[in-house]
Amino acid sequence: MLDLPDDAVAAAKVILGQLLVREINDYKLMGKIVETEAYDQKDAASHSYRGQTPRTDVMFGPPGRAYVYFTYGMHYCMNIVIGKPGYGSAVLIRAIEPLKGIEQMKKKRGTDNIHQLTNGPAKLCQALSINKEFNGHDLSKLPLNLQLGQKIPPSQIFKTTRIGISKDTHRLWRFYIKDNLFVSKP
DNA sequence: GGAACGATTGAT
DNA sequence: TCAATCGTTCCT
Repeated sequence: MLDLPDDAVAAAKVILGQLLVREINDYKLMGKIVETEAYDQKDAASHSYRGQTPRTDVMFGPPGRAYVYFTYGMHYCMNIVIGKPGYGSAVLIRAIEPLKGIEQMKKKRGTDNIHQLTNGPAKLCQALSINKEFNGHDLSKLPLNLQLGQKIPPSQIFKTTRIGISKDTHRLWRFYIKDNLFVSKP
């Protein structure tokens, strides 16, 4: 497992460039994380803002687990839990660059356009078959594993406001790799 | 028990 | 620009 900072904003930058590996039966899918967002319990846009609830339980647990939630009645999104137990913060994975298992991802997504496979938080969950079963899963192990990739130099990291939120919209807590073609909204 | 809303996506 | 679609949370 990677050594991640306790602070979600710092972690969101470190997580860029790392690898997400999904093993399904006899094959593996892999992608490089190219876009993240930070969420913290002091931040009104975060699910953890209103305290620990059945849904957000995992966010307040040990770091390095997956926090997977269901939204809009049809989509899953995946986070990496950050910080010490008892503190509710996480990093949302918004986009990955497909590296292995691209044909299987195309099948799962129902498109042949490689740029449409994983350029959004719910899209990448569909491409990697990540669902509620992975909520609380320890990401140091397969079948869903966060592995060491490359460190992205600060000069290559862009930051903007987060996407799709209605509160605390001013925070520049969205990060992505400059010029990467698999980011959701460059 | 009821209602509003959502860390999205894809079609129009 | 807008509908799809349902679990979570909060209110009565």
